Amino acid sequence: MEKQRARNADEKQQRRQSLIEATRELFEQTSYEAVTMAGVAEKVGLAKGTVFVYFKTKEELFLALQEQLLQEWFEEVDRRLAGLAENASIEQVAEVLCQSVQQRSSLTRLLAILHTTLEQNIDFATTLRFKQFLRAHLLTTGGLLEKTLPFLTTGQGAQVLLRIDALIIGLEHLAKPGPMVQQVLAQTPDLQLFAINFYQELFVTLQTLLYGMAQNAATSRPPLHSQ
Amino acid sequence: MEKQRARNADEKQQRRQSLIEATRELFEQTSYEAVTMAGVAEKVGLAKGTVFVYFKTKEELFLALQEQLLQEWFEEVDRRLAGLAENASIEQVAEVLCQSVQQRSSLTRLLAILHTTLEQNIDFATTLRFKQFLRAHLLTTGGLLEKTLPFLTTGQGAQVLLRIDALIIGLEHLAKPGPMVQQVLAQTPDLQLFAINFYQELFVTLQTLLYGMAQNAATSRPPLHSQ
Amino acid sequence: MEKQRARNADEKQQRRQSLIEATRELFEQTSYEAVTMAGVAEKVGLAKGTVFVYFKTKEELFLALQEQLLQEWFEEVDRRLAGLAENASIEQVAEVLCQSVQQRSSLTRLLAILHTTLEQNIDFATTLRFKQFLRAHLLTTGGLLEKTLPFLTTGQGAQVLLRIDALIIGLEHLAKPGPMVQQVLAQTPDLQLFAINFYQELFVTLQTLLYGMAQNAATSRPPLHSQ
Amino acid sequence: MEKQRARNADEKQQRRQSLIEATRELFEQTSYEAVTMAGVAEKVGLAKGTVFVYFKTKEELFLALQEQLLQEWFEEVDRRLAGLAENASIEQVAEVLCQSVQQRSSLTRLLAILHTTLEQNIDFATTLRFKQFLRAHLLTTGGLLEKTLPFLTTGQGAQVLLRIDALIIGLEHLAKPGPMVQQVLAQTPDLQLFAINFYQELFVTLQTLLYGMAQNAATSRPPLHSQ
DNA sequence: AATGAATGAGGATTCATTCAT
DNA sequence: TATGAATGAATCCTCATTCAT
Repeated sequence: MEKQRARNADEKQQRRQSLIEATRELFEQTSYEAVTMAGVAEKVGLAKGTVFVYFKTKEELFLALQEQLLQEWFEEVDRRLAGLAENASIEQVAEVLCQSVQQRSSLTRLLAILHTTLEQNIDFATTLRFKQFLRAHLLTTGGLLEKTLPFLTTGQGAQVLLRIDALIIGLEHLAKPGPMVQQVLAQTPDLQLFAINFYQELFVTLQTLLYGMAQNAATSRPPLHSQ
Repeated sequence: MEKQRARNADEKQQRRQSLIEATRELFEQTSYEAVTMAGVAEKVGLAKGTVFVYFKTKEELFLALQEQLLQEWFEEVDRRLAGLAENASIEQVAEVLCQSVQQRSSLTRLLAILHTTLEQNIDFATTLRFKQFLRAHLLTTGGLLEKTLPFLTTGQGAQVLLRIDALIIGLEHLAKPGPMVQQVLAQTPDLQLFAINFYQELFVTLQTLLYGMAQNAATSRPPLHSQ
Repeated sequence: MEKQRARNADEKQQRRQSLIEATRELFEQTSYEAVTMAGVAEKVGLAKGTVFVYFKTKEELFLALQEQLLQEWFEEVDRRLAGLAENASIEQVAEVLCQSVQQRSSLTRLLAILHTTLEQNIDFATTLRFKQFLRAHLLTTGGLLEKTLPFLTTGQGAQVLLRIDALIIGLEHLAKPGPMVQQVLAQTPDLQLFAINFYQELFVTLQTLLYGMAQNAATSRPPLHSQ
Repeated sequence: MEKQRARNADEKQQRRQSLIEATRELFEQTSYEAVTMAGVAEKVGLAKGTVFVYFKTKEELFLALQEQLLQEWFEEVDRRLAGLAENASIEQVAEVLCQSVQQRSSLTRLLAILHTTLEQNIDFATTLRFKQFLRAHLLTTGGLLEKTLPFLTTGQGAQVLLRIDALIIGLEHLAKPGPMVQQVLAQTPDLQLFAINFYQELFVTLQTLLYGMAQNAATSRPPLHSQ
């Protein structure tokens, strides 16, 4: 593919990008485990070792992919939230959030292993950078949410996003079972209970959650807390 | 330890149980990956191969442990729900559900990998049995929930439990980061946002979710659905 | 080669032995680095993993080989020392020690890397066993030396053997240079100084050392010590 | 640090020197394996590739360090030998030789791997130069030895030095075992036999060796030889 | 039922070295 | 002379699982 040297920073960035791209494609077709560093290298037409020049570990490579997918997602959400009226309905907001997630199966699949796997073999600096990237977007997009849904107080926007994250992770696990479970469910009408539609369940749960938050705010009850 | 042959069904069951027990203890101290079949065998005083007489795969062994942990959890929840007044508050119910989960770190840790890992290398029959076990409890305990929280319609009890499952999985991931992330969070006040208290967040989110469901019911709006 | 299972302890021992044997042959033809676990497995006709059933690490395998070579050497030395008159000459003893070493190039090559490499990736128990094996022979053979050379006091026999060990290691390094050094020496008469004959130098140095010890004893000077 | 180009021979020499210096410091704190070319480059403030402008291989770099350490050692020995009376005692000479070695742990550690490792990946010219450097010093310092210890015949001075080299290598291996062996020795009184004091053993052995040579000379026996 | 020897797949990673600029 | 991107070789070891006895 591209054999020449990446001389300047731009070209280096480009090569980084092509590695992430290759990883994305490989991951889309298979799974985290099935993607090997050698495979990525081959796909880009570089030597195995070269991948490690750009990403110190496999986890770091995937974290970069994750960051990119998140970036794209945040951008879409931001754009669409900005497009909503100042006083949009909960339903509209939930729809924006869920629809934007729906087509990003790579994103949700990675989110589901982010904390278990990706954040494992990574150095301090990279971890820090990633978390700050996340924080920035959480605050920005959270701010937009707070503007769109006035019942949200400052800080609750980010909180909602974190809860969505948790929901995505949980539902990803529940709604996308392995082949054997799928087979069992397909053959056992009794178990339809477990045939969960990821998107729909996310949408309903999120909506309900927001209703709950709205009500809490309306009844001017002090914010809920445990114990 | 126990070297003799397990002749009758009883003794076999007993041996199965001691294997699960050993697995539980090992898992409590370490992690899924760190628990090896050889380790379990040694702890029970059996030969490596013998473990496979009782559990065809490592996943099957852990699924059995999972089932047991769930059984215990359902029992506690059932007992405590039954102890609540007919018209208990959302807060009380949320407290029952969360408190019962709080001390069962093995349970939540396993739930977090159940769908990714445990349900992977398992045959049809075992999967079926497990899912039906789950379904039975979901219906039973879900029924109790519906009785306790009258605004829940038939079937919503089980639905709530599934959502709790999703929340547990998601929060388990978010709230229990690996060592490097912990270190980063500890040293970066900016990132306190990510220092999530598993129990508290579960409690608040669940409570809010139930409020939302209660409100939906109250406004007699037809059940929410997407699109 | 041998495919059947090693059932009893005897057969296991035999298999261990055949692995050591294969290692020895491979090592004789090449070098420590060039011998791979996979190569050993293949030579014996076993699967790669099987080697690790018998030896936890590559180092442990080579240590076992080392032990065997030492055992053979000690046996020869013991036999030959026992064959000498009670009052053998220093020259005779030195000859026994050197000649027995001369044809054992695998032994000396391994000795030269024993402490650097072999004793590196090995557990406590194995290390302990090896050192005690060594100690036992050092005392036995050292005792024979003391009997043969009456000027040696108790304990000096083992000491002499340790010094021989040091000499072997040092001379192995000096006398068997790599190919480039060999080439340089071959083409540069000036440097004949460095063309050391391992055996001869060992013999002379050992002999001189023993003379020195004999003299020390004769002049009834108290044993030498530093500072 | 030093970024500018080294134009003239002087500056080149200076840069070479700073690379050797950096290597020395790194090696003192760690080990040969742990010292990486990249690390050396970084320490000096140059790019990785630049190191290879000055030293074609890692071995060449360490050989240069070795040469320097030897140079310093020879200088000290020469100075101190020159300071001894014409008819110094064996003990005095042995003390000079051993004391001068004692504080040069980098030197002895490198000597112990010189022939195994350093002389491996080096071209003809460099090897030749190094060997001739060595020869010159061997003859010079050897000559001083012969003057100081009159029983040494011409050529025996250098021979003694080579034997010291062998002893250093051998004792370095014996006296400085890896961590596991250290642990085993620490916990097993039986094995004190193996707890060798490098300096003391070197001193005693060398002294004994010299006594032996003196005796040989005194009895006017023709020089020892094998067969 | 119990044993435990045998299997074998599977992949990240390091670093000295090269070479185009 | 300096750079630093690119290279690629090279291998140990774990552990779930099988199967002959």
